[in-house]
Amino acid sequence: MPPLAVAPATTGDLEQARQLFKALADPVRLEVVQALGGGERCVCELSQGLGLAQSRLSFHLTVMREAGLIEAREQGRWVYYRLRPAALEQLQGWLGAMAAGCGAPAAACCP
Amino acid sequence: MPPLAVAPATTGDLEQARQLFKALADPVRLEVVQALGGGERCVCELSQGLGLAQSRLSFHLTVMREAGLIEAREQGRWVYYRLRPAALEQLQGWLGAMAAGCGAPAAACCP
DNA sequence: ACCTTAGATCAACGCTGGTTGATGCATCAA
DNA sequence: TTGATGCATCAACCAGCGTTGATCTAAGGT
Repeated sequence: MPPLAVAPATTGDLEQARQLFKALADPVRLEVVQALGGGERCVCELSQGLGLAQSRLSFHLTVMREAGLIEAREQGRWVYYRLRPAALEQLQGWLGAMAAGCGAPAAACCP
Repeated sequence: MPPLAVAPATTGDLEQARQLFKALADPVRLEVVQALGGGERCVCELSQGLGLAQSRLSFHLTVMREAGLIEAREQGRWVYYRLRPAALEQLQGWLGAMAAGCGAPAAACCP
């Protein structure tokens, strides 16, 4: 096995993590997440509160939902979005695992 | 003040977080991070271990370095890269803050 | 001094991702 | 039923990102 290969069991998780990171790699989406960090919000609240065009906001909400970062709850005419804590914890866990071992010194690669 | 406005003190941090998330939102870079999660590595190790063309790897290392996710140490002819734990902790902290308050129920937005 | 090797950088190309305005589809009110 | 509202979706456009191959610089070895 090549020395730096990714453990097979985690390759799927890695792709999942990538989708979540990508969902967080946009200023509009970060502000939405920050707003949802205060609790569930309906789309019209987010649109007004953040000053975003309806179409633009809807696009970003879809991206985040498909990544598994948020989930929707429909109630009559309105749709409420909230963060999925499991997604946040998954990323925290992965980051923690990276931080745990990253202090190891380098083996002299080609002396 | 608009109801969902971002606290002013955190807007700079938000941009920093966005750069870090973007640096993590690529499959090649995620694998590099995973490799660096095991400790410091030199470029030639990463290139061979992950099977990446030199130019391609160098591009991604530059992206990650400019985002503050990794840092370099030059030694003679070789360059060693390592993760910056502070960056990982910053993201963990932000994610934790989001997770902490996201369970609040929605105020009926427009009843 | 010469050659080799590690790594960064550049220019050109292709492709993915975000924005905008319009349209579609429900739900609620009158 | 008709009209209005909340939200999703679509098509078209533009910009930014990643890949590739070539070139450049510096450090070692001989």
